[in-house]
Amino acid sequence: MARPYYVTTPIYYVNDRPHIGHAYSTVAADVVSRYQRLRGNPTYFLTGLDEHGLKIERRAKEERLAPQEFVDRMAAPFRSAWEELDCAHDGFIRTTSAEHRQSVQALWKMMEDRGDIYLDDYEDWYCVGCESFKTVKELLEGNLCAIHRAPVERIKERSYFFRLSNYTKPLLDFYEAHPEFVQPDARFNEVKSFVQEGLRDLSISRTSFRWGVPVPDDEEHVVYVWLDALTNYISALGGPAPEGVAPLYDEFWTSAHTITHIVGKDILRFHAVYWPAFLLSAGVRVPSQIWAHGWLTVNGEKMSKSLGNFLPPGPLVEAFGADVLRYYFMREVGFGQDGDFSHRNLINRYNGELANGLGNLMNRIVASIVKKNLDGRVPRVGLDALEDADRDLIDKAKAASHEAAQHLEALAFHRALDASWELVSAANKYVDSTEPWKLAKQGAQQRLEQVCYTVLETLRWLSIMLFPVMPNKCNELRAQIGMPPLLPTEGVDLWPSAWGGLRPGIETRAATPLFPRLDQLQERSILERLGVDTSGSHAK
RNA sequence: GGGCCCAUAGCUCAAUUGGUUAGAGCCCCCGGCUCAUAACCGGGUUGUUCCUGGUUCGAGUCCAGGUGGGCCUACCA
Repeated sequence: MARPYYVTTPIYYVNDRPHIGHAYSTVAADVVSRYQRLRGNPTYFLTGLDEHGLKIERRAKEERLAPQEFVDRMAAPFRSAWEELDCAHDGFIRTTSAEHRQSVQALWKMMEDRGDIYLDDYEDWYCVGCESFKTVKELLEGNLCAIHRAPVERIKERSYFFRLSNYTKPLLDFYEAHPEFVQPDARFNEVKSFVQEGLRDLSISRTSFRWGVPVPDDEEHVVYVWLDALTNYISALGGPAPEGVAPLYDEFWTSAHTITHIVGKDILRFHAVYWPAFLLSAGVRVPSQIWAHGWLTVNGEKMSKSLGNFLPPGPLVEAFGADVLRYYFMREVGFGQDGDFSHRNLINRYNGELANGLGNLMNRIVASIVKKNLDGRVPRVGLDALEDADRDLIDKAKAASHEAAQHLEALAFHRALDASWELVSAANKYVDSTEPWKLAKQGAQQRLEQVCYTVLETLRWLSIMLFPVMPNKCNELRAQIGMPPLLPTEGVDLWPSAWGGLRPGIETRAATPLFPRLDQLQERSILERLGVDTSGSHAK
């Protein structure tokens, strides 16, 4: 049964250059999409760029470029960053594209037809510190902002409004009916309590700048950037459109089994409140889940302009390779929680888990035992000759595969990797306890073959289980055990479940270690090349 | 001011939703092995589960208060 899966990243504001925060979101979405493809589900992975707004207009002027020229230049580094990180998106939406602009206007009209848009003068209290309007309820006595404890001002402007106030109840009902709409749960609580306060109509047009999508039939106004930006998720698919007009939209929006928006915690409200409200108004299907992940700090410090520590992913990919960086992102921090990106931890995990754990497991069997004693071929074995130790490892493989799949479904990447590494560890223990090198010396050929097959097949399982996170390394691993690269195919579930998929007789191809261990000299030179201070307290 | 979440080993985190003696990885120490990338395997040390009180046969888990930390609290990121 086809279960179309749609996963998106936020569209990144092209005012910035790509940094590891962007990379983190994008890698997560890529892992989700690769997992879904492995399961045989039709999958669409969207990322893209938000290219409108006042800041862009200003930046372009500073650079003496037309806004379009400016965003075209800024878009290039994002495209190449995702290519370097092997984030294989199906779509790359840019909000300045003609298709997107049409979609925004189409959605606007649908909301307008519903009677949810009106033009009005708006006047309310405004906190300069917050740069936002405040309701009377939010103010402290004496008209003070609750956050800044400073007086608020009365401000008036003319704009189009969306009747968000009409959606307080529908949204709360929707949340009630979809208890996993927002993840993690704690974030969902924040969203609910925000809505429970009662929603106010939302200003959805601006006259203060021009660089945006014109409001239909009123060129004075441009569409509020968030309404513009959020529409990307359907405009990229050709929507909104009646059935039969836009095939991608029909498959991955209207009738998708799952629609997951991966977002940073800072933009949760727009996705969990405004976006579903807009869609409810327009009569369009609402996504399945909004997943708000946490922030990365860098070596314990917050990323900020003043510290100038926005790490671009490029040099890290160059130093460690895309797969290693992807692995680190997914392994180090629980998805949904804040975490730290630390060069030291990255190297520790590389050496401890990738090199010593997985890499060495493959190497000791493929490049050594099988090569020397079995002429490099996958042995022929019978399932009736299984011993307890073999059955035990097979059971562990099945348990790990099952667990990893469950965690990947739930976007609990760190737990999925945890489960996989329990299998790596079990396999290393198995090799130690069965002592294949002794079996070879004793001439216990049949037992030796059984043991080698069990480990090789375990490696085959791991090459699939880890594929969403490390596609290249997994294919390298597969090449070494004589398997072709994984080719996910719609309708075919490749996730390992049946033991014995590795064909006897095929030739393994021992090659260089998958993850060569870094010695202290190499570590230091990598860190120096990346400009990381190795003398300080972080480099213990 | 209002609300949400968190606090468990030196570090990062678990603990099947109230059930035996609170676990795992990393780090450190000791031992074994020697097929392998100075890799691997085994063993060991470390706890006032933030504090005070309460409910209960039984509390890391539930309740109250406190302390400390993070987050949300209406647009242009």
